[in-house]
Amino acid sequence: MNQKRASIYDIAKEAGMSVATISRTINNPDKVNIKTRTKIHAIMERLNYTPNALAQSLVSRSTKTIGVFIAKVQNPFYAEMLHTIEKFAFDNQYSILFGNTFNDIQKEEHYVDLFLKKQVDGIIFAGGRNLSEAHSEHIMKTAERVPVVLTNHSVVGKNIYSVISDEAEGTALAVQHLIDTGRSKIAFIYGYDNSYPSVVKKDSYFKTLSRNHLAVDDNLIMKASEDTMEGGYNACGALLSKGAEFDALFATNDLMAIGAMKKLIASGIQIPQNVSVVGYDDIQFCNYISPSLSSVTQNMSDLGSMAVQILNEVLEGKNVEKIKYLQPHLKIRESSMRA
Amino acid sequence: MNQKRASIYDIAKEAGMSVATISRTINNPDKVNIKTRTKIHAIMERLNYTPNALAQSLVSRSTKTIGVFIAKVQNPFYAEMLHTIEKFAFDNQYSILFGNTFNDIQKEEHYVDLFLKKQVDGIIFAGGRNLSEAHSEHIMKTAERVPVVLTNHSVVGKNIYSVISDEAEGTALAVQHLIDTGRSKIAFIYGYDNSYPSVVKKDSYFKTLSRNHLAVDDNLIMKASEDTMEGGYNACGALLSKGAEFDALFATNDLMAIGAMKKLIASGIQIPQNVSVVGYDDIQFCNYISPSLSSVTQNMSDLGSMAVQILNEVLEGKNVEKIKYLQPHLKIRESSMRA
DNA sequence: ATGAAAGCGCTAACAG
DNA sequence: CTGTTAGCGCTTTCAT
Repeated sequence: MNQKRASIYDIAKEAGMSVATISRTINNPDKVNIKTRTKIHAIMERLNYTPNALAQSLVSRSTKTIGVFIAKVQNPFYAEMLHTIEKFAFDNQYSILFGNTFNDIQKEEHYVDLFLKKQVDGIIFAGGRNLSEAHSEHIMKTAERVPVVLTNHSVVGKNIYSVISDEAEGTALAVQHLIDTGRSKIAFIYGYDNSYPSVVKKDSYFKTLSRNHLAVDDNLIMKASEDTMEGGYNACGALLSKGAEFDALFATNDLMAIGAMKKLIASGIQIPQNVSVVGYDDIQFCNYISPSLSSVTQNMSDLGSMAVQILNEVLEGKNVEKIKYLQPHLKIRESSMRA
Repeated sequence: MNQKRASIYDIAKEAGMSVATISRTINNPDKVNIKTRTKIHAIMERLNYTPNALAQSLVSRSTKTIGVFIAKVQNPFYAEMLHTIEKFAFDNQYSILFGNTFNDIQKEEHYVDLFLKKQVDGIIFAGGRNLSEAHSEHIMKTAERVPVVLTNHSVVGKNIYSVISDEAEGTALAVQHLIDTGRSKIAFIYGYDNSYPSVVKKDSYFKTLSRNHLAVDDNLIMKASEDTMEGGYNACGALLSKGAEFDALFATNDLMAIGAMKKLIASGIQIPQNVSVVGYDDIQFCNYISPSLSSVTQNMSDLGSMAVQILNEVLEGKNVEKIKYLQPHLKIRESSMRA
């Protein structure tokens, strides 16, 4: 179908030289006479030659490729992270093998095998990780082969690094802000019972309430069917239809918060007059919906870029801290203005 | 750093067999005695063996890897496409080498070289392509090496396939709908002068107006600085501040439409009472903002999945239509209800 | 400055 | 059913 690609031998024959010289003009040009070098370049041009990275990697034992797992690209938060990861990877000459895992551990394992076969230099797991024992083991097993970087999740082990933004702190900021602006019945919508971020946030929500001598009302805590706008919409609907009374709502990500807002508005509830809303992630849409949505930012670009940087340094043999922390910030917008 | 990986030779030695047998138990198990097969499997397990795909691909001349270029993952429309592409690729055993190009032709060329070196089996360009001569040539040159599939853009040439949704038709649907609901001064916001989708949509906008005997008012046509929410916000602001009068607004993608809506709302203009708004792409957010946004859907998942399917069939040597068309549909929501 | 040859890990005839 | 071996395209000593 595609004409056979020219190999280094074809170039050598055409130039009347040995393959070693061709290889050198590619990798160590200065070790080659400038005249022969230009001659060879001309031939490579003419034959439309491209080095075969497979062969190169086979001997160099490095592919300059990293595997990147994203929980769910559909969430703009992760899309943004993927973007920054890609940008920094590109700048550091890495290619990205991409996998959207949907937190499906089966799929993830399958992918890891695949990437390992393809000899990736390292793997980044970006996104809310599963808390199961099995999953931790899987990550540790992966780390036996290549360095692994996790974002917003931490597994202790050799060859495993993480960059995490302090989600307990971020949640505390959000909840405290709601309390400080006069709210006391704060609903809490979250996505998954067994994911690290959900657990951390729920715990912090409890603590912040009790620190302020507010009782926890189980009726105000609602698990969404999934951490999407639809999930948030339905969770809020469930809250409403069971007659829960709340004057504020915190959702563990912006998508769910946006979905919940839609439901509130559709139900004739005023934001923030009747219910104040805060989300998490600070995706761009927060600014552009109406009313604009208050949110906790975790500097997604930093998360992504640091993940790549860490991996890059590890691959360069540098000594790297196993865990880096990022500080979250609260962005207050219309949805949580004082009533 | 990482202990040397076991090779097929290590397995062979350990098992007291030749590498051929090992290779066979991996690729043609039935040609191997079941007893030796299980024995070998045990050893592979024990030595934590993974076949090296580089070596395999070097001889098989196929990597089962495709390169995927996305214009901008940050746009949920493309994120969704990436997702479906990934899903279908996964189902067909392909891995994805991912590049976010931002329509930067330099970066794209660099990436294409890289992917070609890595011997991808094919390349998908997803997203609004550049109209320049140089760019078409680049695609054609790429297609000399591997099959290429374009979404929503078409370049005629050997080894180039495209799946395009009829954006002229989609735009006509939107504009006609605005006219049919009593609007006559329809503002038009678009992103780039030299991108295929923009050109097609603008042209269709003109035609639909004139088909309805409506005059084109240059004052109502506004180019955004970029095809984002911010771009739409600012473009709408520019329209407003120069005193343009319009009772409807069509933006060539949802992000810009959402940005424009935000500006309208911030300016005290009622949607749809004063200005009716329609976007393009039908991203999920359309349903969850308030008021919900009417939009033209082009079945992003179909676009993505068909792209992979086409590539897959081409790679399997099947005969495939060079161009497939998809039919767009208009989704009417609150933002363009009759005033 | 250049060449010969071994080896990276694997597959696929060909032989037995 | 199993082994031998050439070769995939490239890099890298070791000579010259």
